[in-house]
Order: sequence, then structure tokens, then C-alpha cells
Amino acid sequence: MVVLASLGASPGFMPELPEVEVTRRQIERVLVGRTVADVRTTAPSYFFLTPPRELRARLLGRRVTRLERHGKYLIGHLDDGSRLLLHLGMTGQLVAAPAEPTRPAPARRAGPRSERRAVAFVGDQHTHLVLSFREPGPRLCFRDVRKFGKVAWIPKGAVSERLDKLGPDALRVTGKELFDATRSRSVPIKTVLLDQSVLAGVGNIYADEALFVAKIRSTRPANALSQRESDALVAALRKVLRRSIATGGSTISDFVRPDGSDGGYQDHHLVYGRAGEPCPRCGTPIRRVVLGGRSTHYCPHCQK
DNA sequence: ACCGCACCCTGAGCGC
DNA sequence: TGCGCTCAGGGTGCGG
Repeated sequence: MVVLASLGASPGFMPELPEVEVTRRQIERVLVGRTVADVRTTAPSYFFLTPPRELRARLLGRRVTRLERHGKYLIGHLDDGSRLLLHLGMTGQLVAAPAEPTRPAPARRAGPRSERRAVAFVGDQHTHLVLSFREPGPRLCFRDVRKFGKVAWIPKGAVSERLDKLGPDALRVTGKELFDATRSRSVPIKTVLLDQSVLAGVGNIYADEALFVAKIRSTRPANALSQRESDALVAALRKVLRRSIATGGSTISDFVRPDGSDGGYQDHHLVYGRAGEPCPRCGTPIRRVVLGGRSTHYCPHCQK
């Protein structure tokens, strides 16, 4: 069986909008139209906003009708009107795995015995959710090394506080919306880009990249941006995100090798992770500062 | 509104 | 060589 979708789990992998969209497109084929026959999880944890026990009861027998994305969230629509919410966090990955159980993971040396026993299904210790289906085909595995990901079940007609808080998707937000949202904000413009309630889907990497493309200094007070600059920034975001989705696809198909992080998306980064390297536009060394606890990269010459 | 900080978790990288 | 320690990293929510 072929692994249909997988993304590198290296420390450098951080699912933002493009990675989540690429995942959605791949996983959609595995998920939509199929009926949940079994739900395996690890023990209750921060990861499960809906406790594993309840999650299992809610999902069994449900058919997935649609897989939607908003910002960094994946939303599986179920045939009874309820929804399954998935967030990949920092290291989450959705993988289509062979339907036949693979051989058990080798016993780990570390970790108390009780912890090991909590892993109630076959697979490595970082796979926290496995969905099997009635119809033939692969299972869906949610693997997350850091466990910053989230799984939640939302009843039919219920309002999800998490989804409700999100601003427009970063691919759809308009320059005017960004401009309006920044009027009362004196924080750095990058902070606003990372604010999921203003626009959804941008993380640390693409914030830096878009600001570079738009030639706007990350630390500029948000309310100092003009309408024109807001338009430019939104256009830059769209360009960077779309391009990353396109190359993300190639990352996926490259991932026959275990080393998924070498797929190439990071080759497209213009400033992120390139502190000290010459700016691709003017050659000035890229500067790195910490902004709101996040590493921030910019060209001190190009970005005003 | 906004800032600083703790929390979630593991692996990498460090010093000894 | 190996142990044990610290901390990065994104998103979120808290208190001030």
C-alpha cells in the first residue's frame, strides 16, 4: 500500500496554511465517502479536546461527507451533521496507512510500563488516532510527536468556539479587512499576521516571508501601515501561500524516502531560517530578532 | 488593547 | 560512552 500523504516530522516542519491544505487534498481522497468502522486512540490527554472514549462513540458508523479547511484547521463533515475538527499543531501529520495492521513497534527502552500500556493500538507511540473504515482502503493515522495537535468532535448545529474565533482564511482575506483590523493595533504588524482572529492560517514562517516580499519591516506598528501597504501585504501573502501549496505537493510526492523534510519547501524560504545569509534581493545579511517570543527574520535594507 | 509568561511535549544538543 | 540537564518551537490562554 502506498503512503498517500505524509509530511516530514523534522523540527523544521511546521504546518501552516499551505501544509494543511496539501494534507487536506491528499487526505480528502482517503476520507470522503467512507464509513468509520473503528477508532483507536492513545490515552486521554491535552491532545483530545473530546475525550477518546466519547470520540470513539461519536465517530463509529459515521460517514465522512466532506473535508474542509479553514486556516490551519481541518474540518471533517459527518453524515449526521456533526463535525470532526483536526489541528496539526507543530508536528502533526495525517497519514494514510495500509489497511492491514503492520507489525508492532519495537518495545521502547524508555518510559514507565504504564505509559506504554496506554498505547492501545499497533503503531508507533506518536500515533494518537487511527480511523479504520468499512470500505476497503487505507486507514487514517494522526501522528504527532510533540502532541501540540488537537482533535475535537462538534455536535450537529453546535458552535465551535475555536472555529468561531477565526478570522477569514488567509487566502481570502482582503487588503481592506487587514487595513481595518490594524487601525487600533500598535503592535508589530507581524503580531497581527499571526493573530488567527484577524486572519487564519499564517504562522511564523509565512509571516516572515510575506513581509519580506511586501518589503515591510516586521516590527512596524500595525496601525502605521497604509491602505496601499495592506493591499501589498495581502497580495504577498497570497503569492507566498499559493506557491508553497504548489511546492508542498512536490514535497509530498518526494516523500518516498524517510527524510521528508528534504522535500524542498524550505529551499523556497527567502528569509526564514536564513539569519546572516545575504538577502536574495540586495545582499544585505538577513537579521534575526525575537518578536513576541518568536524568531523573526528580515532584511534591514529592503524592509522599511 | 497589549504584554509577558506558562503550558503542552519531545528530541536535540549540551556539559560533565 | 552515556547520563542528565536545558531549551526550542507554535498556538493558546492566563494574569497583570
